[in-house]
Amino acid sequence: MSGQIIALQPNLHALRDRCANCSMHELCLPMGLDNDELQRLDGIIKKRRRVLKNDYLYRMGDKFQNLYAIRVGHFKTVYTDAAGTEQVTGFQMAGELLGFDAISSDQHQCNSIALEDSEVCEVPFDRLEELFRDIPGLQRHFHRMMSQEITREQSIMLLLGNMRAEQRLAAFLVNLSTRYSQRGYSAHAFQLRMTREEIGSYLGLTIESISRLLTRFKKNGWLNVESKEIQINDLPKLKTLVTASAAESLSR
Amino acid sequence: MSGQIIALQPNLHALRDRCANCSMHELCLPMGLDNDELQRLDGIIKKRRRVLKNDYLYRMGDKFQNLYAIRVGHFKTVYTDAAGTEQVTGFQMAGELLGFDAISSDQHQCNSIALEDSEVCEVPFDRLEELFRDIPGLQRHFHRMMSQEITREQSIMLLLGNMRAEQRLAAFLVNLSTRYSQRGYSAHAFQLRMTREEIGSYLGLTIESISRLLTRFKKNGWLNVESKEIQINDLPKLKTLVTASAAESLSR
DNA sequence: CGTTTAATTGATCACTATCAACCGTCGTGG
DNA sequence: CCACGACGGTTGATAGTGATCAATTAAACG
Repeated sequence: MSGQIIALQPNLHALRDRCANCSMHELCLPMGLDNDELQRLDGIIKKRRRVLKNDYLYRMGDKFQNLYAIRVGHFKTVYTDAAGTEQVTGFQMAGELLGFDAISSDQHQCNSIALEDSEVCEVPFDRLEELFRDIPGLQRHFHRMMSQEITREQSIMLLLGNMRAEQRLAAFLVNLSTRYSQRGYSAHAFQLRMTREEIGSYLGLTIESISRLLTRFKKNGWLNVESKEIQINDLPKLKTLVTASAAESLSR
Repeated sequence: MSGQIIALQPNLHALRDRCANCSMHELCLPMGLDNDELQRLDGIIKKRRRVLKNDYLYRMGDKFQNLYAIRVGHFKTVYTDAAGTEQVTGFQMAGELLGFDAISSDQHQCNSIALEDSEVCEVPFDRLEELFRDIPGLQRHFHRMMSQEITREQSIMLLLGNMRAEQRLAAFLVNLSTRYSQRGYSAHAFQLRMTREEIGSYLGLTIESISRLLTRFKKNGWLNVESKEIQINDLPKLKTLVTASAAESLSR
């Protein structure tokens, strides 16, 4: 009997691997699609890929073929310029889409590395663009996701260009808290998946500064931190910090 | 006779205003389209809009309806966060597309302001998305442009996160030089359309720093600057500067 | 366990912000 | 026509933030 069922789905991945059953589908690419559309999207996502901690999802220069939707786990993207300067440009978690930067040149422009054992869905971009013709809602949602990536980066530009170290770290923690909360996890207690060094690179600060700031935040009672475990005690205070610099510069 | 020709194009703007005759069309949205496709794109671009110096092309919070392709002139985008911190997030010139940030939320996320008397083509986004179904090449090129905006911002993140003041300004000037050169203008002599303050805001530096750096560059013989007129004497030197920081951090 | 990698803490230094004074240009109105 | 103010830009003196250098501790891993 189970043999029959398998015969009816010759090419498909197991049921549990389908978008409709994925706990992330309300945040991810298939958001808002109806059942029929969901199946068509599922039809082009042939492969689920496991990526072990510290392994590359893709490397700079790799030919661009797929976007990747994170099912489980965390990634960082590391951008390297012509001369070798490295910077972490983002941390991604389940439900987020990776690889937008590669579309323009048909080559990946950065490295994507798993921060823990993870799993992604490979979305062939050519086939996705074809699907857009038949599913306008999918096209629109894709454009929204790409646009969101642009505004995300703009707010990091603001952070890097205008904020002091303390505000940058506060903004970073508030951002993590928000994203975990959107995923149904606690906004107040979570685990950092990245090292202090990676946080520093992302925020344009040194590892020493990150370390000092965390201990200062702890002394102030705003949070508890024990190696990678974070417990935020005063989220409103952190949020205030982020907007404080602006208030100052306005009052002058 | 000319009357007949006009009668055959009831709804259309003057011939000189069409994509096919626009000197920017090899950089802009219509890149790579054939004649028929070009006309269809033209068909949805109903309006050319003049924007005078210091006027807003759009404001934060404005409802999103159009993307804007710059025909003539220069713009800046200014991003303001919840608390009022302002930062210039980009300078745009002829042939470039504006408004990507608004797609995700149906509202513009930043202000776009003309740096001089300018002219743009209004591209209704709904109609553009419809066109994508019939013109895959247009869809692909649009995705490339959006992706390019993402990588552009990533390189600014690198600049703001990793580079010293001197390198930031050098990178900025080299970037302008490249873009003017792509548009058929001199790579060595051009006019700054923005103030020192706007440059500073963009690069995460103060106006005083920009001023000091420009005089230092001048003293070193790398360039001449007379108010807004820039003449670059040693472009290779400026390019070297940009990559210098990387070399240092690698050699340690 | 021994070795490597990550994180903490302290002392010092340098870059760039900040504060302040001044100059030049432009536009406006007395 | 000149006076005035507004604005953009330059230059100098000083100070503060966060980088750098260095030493030590803690955690991770084979």
